[in-house]
Amino acid sequence: MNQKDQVCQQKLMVSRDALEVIQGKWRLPIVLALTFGDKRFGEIQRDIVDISPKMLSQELKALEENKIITRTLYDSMPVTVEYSLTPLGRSMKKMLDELLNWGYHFRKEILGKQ
Amino acid sequence: MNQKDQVCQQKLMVSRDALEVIQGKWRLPIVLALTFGDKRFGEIQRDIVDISPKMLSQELKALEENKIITRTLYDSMPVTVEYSLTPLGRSMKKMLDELLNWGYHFRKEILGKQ
DNA sequence: TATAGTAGTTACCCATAGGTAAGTAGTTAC
DNA sequence: GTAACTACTTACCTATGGGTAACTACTATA
Repeated sequence: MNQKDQVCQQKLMVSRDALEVIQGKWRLPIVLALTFGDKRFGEIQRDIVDISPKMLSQELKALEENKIITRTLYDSMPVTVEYSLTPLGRSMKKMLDELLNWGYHFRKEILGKQ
Repeated sequence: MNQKDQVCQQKLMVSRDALEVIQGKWRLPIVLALTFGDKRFGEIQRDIVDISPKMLSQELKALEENKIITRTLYDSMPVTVEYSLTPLGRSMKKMLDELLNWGYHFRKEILGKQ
C-alpha cells in the first residue's frame, strides 16, 4: 500500500468515527439549535418543529453520552432543564458552518431554492 | 418570531436539505475516496473494505442523481467504469475537511485513539 | 377540581437502511 | 471448458431509526 492509499485509509477511518456520532436525522439539527444559545427541552422542540419528544429525549441522551452537550437541572417551579454545548460541542461549529455553506450551495444549484 | 429565531429556522432548513444528501453510512466515505482521484467500482470497494457491492452500487446511483459524482463507461476489455466528482462534488471538500478535523479531535478527546 | 405548564417515558408499529449470498453477463487467459 | 476479471443485480432477511399516541409526575393557577 502506497502513502496515498494509507492517507485515504486513515481518513476513511476518521470519517467513520465522526459519522457514528452525528448520524441520523436529528443530531446535527439539535447541535445547530444549541449554537444559538442554551435551550430547554421545550425550546428545542419548538425550534425543530417536527421532532417528537421521544426522539428529542433519545438524541439528547446520545449527545450527552458523547460529551457534546451538557444537561443541567434547575430546581425552579416547575422544574426546568437546560441543555448547552460542551467545548467539544462548540468545536463542531466550523464543521457545521461548512455543512451549511455547502447546503446553501446545493439548494441553489440543484434544488433551485432561493 | 425575532431575527435570531429566523436565522435559526433558516439554518435548520438548510441543514435538513444537506443532510438528506449525505445521510447514511456510505455516502461521505465514497465521496471522500473519490477526492483522492477518479476510481473504478472495484477500486472503491477495495478502499472501503466492508461495503457490499449492493450498497456501493445503490449509493453511487444516489450520488449520481444528486449530481455529486459522474459515471463514465469505458469500452475497454473487460468493460471498466470510472466514477469521478462533479464540481458540486468537489465543492464538498471544505465540508469534508472540517468533518475530518473534527473527527480527529473527537477521536483524540473521547475515543482516546492516537 | 380541573387545566396547563414543566420534561419527559412507554408501548406499539412500520418503513427502510443495510447485510448476506448467490446469480448475471461479457471477455480473456489458462 | 473452466476459472478469473470486469461491474454489477436480485432475492431475502433483519435490525433499527423513526413515527404516533398515550401516559407519568410534579406544581401552579384559575
